[in-house]
Amino acid sequence: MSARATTRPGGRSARVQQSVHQAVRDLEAEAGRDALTVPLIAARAGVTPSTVYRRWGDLRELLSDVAVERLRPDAPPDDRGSLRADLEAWTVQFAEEMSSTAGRMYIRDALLGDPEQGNAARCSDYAAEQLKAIGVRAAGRGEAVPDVETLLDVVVAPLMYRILFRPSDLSEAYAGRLVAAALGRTAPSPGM
Amino acid sequence: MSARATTRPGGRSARVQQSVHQAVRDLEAEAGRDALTVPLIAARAGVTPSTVYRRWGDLRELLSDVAVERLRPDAPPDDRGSLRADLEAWTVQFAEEMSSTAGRMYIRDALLGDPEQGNAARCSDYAAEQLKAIGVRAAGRGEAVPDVETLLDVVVAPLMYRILFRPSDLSEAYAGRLVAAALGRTAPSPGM
DNA sequence: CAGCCAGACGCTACTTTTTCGCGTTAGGCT
DNA sequence: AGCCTAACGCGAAAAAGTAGCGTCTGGCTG
Repeated sequence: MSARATTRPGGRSARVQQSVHQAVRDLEAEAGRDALTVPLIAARAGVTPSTVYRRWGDLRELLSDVAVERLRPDAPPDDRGSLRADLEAWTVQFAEEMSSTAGRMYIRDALLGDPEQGNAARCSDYAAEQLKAIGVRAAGRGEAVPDVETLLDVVVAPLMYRILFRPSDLSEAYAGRLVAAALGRTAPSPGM
Repeated sequence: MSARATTRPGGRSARVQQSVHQAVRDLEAEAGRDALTVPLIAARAGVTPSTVYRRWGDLRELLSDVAVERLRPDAPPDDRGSLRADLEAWTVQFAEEMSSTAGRMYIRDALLGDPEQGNAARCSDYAAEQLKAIGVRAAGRGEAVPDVETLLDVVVAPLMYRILFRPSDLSEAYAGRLVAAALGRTAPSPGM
């Protein structure tokens, strides 16, 4: 039941949501993730704690909402001229972002405070959208395009699994191997 | 820094840990996961809340420890006579257990309350051990054995990814497809 | 355009949880 | 057997979270 843009931008609800989200980001940067509490955030946002509790239920759900926003890709994937190059670039970047300390925190927060798993699903949708965009572009070039579901299984899932369950096991080479496995071993991309 | 068997069995610490863990399991069964609080658990376990806070830090870490225990496999994987059959049986069972409501809760708890990710790594180790056992058995039969790391990537990771990020997307057929992909498309197991 | 109405917020009092300091006890070790 | 450290119990204080009630915003109807 995480709260989201339920009213028009400009309304009071929207203002409250925005200032609370901003307060979370500010305090996280200033005091660190572990120092966050609902009363602290509420004070910074200029609202009363009860408002936060009513809207988000608890700190975890609020952090989950904020984390999902931060995980949203801000641009379509780079165009490197070929499916393989696009996929390799995207995968390496994705792996780097997600396996960073901050990235791992966001993923955990997003998964964590989210009984209905709506936020988790959104994270997956973000990745799927990016992969889809890469696929559409490749199809425009006349390339054979792997299924998005397959890419999620073969590229995204192993990365996430290692990030979540085996924090030490990650490297750029590994990301490259996943892409190679997804596309078949035929000729590794030039430039890599 | 999750607390674990730091002292010998029989010592006071061990008794406290055991009674607290048992209290968690009991209360979870009686009152449900959401009703759990530290004071409640402490009372049930016959210790003071401060003991729990000192030892586990907070409720999430305690639940994480308990969850990992429950995720530990209690028996080696079934022997069905061939690598493919063993792998299929194990995968289907694993998927069922992990995607159940209870299983998902345990996974989330285990991942969640664990800053250093030690418990998460242990979950992965459990799966790796089971796969390893299947592999050793297959090698004894003279079969070619896929790498455990590969199996984690191709079978376990996609299952976990879907369980965590896409709660609706799971079926037994999907589990079977993952195994087929891991072993190559050569002849699906009879009996399936 | 005025006025109504539902939803959201602020405030306050109250309950529960969490922290902290200090004295005590268990159990490992020489 | 006796010491020494780590862990526990207890109680007070601080912090977080809950609940009720009045107020206000802003969308909607007439």
